[in-house]
Amino acid sequence: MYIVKVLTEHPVHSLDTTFDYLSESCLNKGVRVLIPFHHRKIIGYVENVEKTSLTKEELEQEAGFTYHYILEVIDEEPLLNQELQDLANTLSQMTLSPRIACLQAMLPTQLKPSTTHAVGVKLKTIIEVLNDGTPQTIKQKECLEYLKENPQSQAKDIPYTKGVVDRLVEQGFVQYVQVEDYRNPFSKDIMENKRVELTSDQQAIVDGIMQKTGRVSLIHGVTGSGKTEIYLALAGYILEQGKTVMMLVPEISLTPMMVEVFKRRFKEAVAILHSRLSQGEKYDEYRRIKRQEVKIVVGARSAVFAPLENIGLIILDEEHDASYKQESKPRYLTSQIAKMRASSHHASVVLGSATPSLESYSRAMKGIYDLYTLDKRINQKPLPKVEIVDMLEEMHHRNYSLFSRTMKERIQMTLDRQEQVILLLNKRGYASYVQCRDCGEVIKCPHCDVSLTYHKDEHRLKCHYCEYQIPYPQVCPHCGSKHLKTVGFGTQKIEEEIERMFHGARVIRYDVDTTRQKNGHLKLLEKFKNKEGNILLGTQMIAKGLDFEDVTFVGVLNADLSLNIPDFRASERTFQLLCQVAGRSGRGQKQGTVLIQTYNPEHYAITSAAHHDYQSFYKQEMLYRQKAKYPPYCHMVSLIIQSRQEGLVHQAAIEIKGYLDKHIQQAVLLGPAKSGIFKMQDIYRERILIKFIHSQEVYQALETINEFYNKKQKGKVTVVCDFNPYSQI
DNA sequence: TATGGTTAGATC
DNA sequence: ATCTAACCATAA
Repeated sequence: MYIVKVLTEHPVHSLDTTFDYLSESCLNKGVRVLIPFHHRKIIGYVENVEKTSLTKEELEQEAGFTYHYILEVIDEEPLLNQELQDLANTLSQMTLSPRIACLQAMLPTQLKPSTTHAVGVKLKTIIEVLNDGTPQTIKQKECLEYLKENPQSQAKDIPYTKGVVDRLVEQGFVQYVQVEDYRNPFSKDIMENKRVELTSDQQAIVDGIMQKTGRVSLIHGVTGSGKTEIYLALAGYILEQGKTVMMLVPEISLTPMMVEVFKRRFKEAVAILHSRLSQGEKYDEYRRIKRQEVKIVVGARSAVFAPLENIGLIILDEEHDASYKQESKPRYLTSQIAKMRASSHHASVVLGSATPSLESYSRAMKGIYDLYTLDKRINQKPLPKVEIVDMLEEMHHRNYSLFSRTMKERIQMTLDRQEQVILLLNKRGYASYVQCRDCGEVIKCPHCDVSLTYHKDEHRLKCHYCEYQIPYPQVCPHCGSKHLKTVGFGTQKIEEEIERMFHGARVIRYDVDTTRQKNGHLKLLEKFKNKEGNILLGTQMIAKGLDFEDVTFVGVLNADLSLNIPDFRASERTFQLLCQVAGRSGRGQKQGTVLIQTYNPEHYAITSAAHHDYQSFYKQEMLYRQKAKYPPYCHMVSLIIQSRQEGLVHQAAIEIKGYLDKHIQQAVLLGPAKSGIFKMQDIYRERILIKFIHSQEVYQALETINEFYNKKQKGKVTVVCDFNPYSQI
């Protein structure tokens, strides 16, 4: 008899404990099981198995409760190896998240310990040769010879008709067999990559990194300086050593180039993992990794948990990108996990960025990371010239439009030269909403503290924070008036305005709405590449990794929007965004230019970006971080106190603040304050920020708070701890 | 007394 | 997370 210790599928703190079940036969720890749990059948995860000589009755006598038997064992092999099982536990402790939540975050949907799974192995029918011999006809003889030389062939792939094969089956020479197949997420034909010689600068970096294993290296290379070639070369060397490589990218759908480049160079040795794959594709790619059939994994955030063995190198491209932070439980930072995995594998880590995060760059300055710099574009192409337009000045000239006079001029000139334009528009503040002309009421989401956004193509109002949406209302829900108006510039409105304003403008709008369907983004980019449009209008999404050689002008319509967000990283984000988008201009033979419209033409985030001067930005931003006590001068954790009952939130927040004040000596406490959006999905939230240097007393206090609010006194108020917070919403 | 809605308590 | 029993209020 075996006692099986099982975590249930429910990712809540109050159930973050194992329950004991019985099994006659031994099973592996780390497998999923079906268990009876409180009048239901649910999925569980086996955390441990203990042998016992006692009977069920004796065990029950001792324990004082009734044991149940495991109903079904779902997996034969453990879902995760020892390294990843240990990592799940560490992650749970680090982030104060339930263990099962960590396991679920680490596994693809099909393998998650949860009832929503639907395991689907794709099958294919192949022809297997049974006996050799002489079939009746010549055609059949040839076919049998072919099948012997090409085992595992599918009927559809061979140069013989089904009739011929069927005759062979009848005579017992061959048979059809069903075997597992993999779905292939890479639909395009894989072309051979033209190998590019590394420049001496690139080669020096590759050599430097290869010489020292187990280090973290930061490559600071301006846009277009050839970081990708360095990654490819490094990966090649690591593979030669018989080790594997993990290549992480921010949001893979936004950086299709990186996937393509790796797939081309390393072919079937590459697996891809990202959110836009279908469940089946993800499952198959995951199994290819687990079965050690691939040597390289290219993927987004969660790919850092890929079950690669023998890792030699983990690369994080666009290291500064906020999408490396997971914003739901477990709230982890990918770079931190990458470093942990690297240390268990004695592997190296490479962080790459044109605009490194202040945290990483300051670590490089301190010598914790090795720093490598590439300050020239490849082939000595000059960086684009960047100009700034003061929009206040424009207003003094009575130009209240979204486009300054210079902007209009530059766009038209570029179009006239038959070249292409990218226009960046910060979505925030550009959403259009509906307001009543009579009572002034703005139509808001009943579940969140935000106005509903008007979507013209569907003629509906949608909430951007929950699923709520309604058809465009006939009357004001507040006063019943029929006089409703839409306010604000939506990207759609701007699109129309541009087409009216410029001769020969054909706009491709690239935003969340137009890129929603599968591969929608790729289709739009393909269209732009084929010159079906000459202006690409989009939000931050267009700033990343796009490479169009005929784009010679990039316009930033309002650089300030990201500057004015109440977030200590606002300047950093603005600087990064501007540098990135500027890097899209002049990537081909022709010189590129950039124009930034702003109300803060003197702000260092904007001027430094205009001069492509990271150092200057870094110095000034570090002064601010030091003065205001923000990372990298301290660590931060944000406590989110939340409840469905509005009245309870503040009371609990005050209580928690009191506890923290008493138990934490060496930290700065801010708040509690209402979250940027107080109500979201019917949940009211307040925040307390803790800035600290030494984590121990802070962690202990948070552990206690977690224990009390999330485990014991359950339901009413819960507290989420967000270490290294990236979002203030 | 029956019925409906909310909540505390347990889950092996 | 979700089931059940227990509780309270309301209707018949």
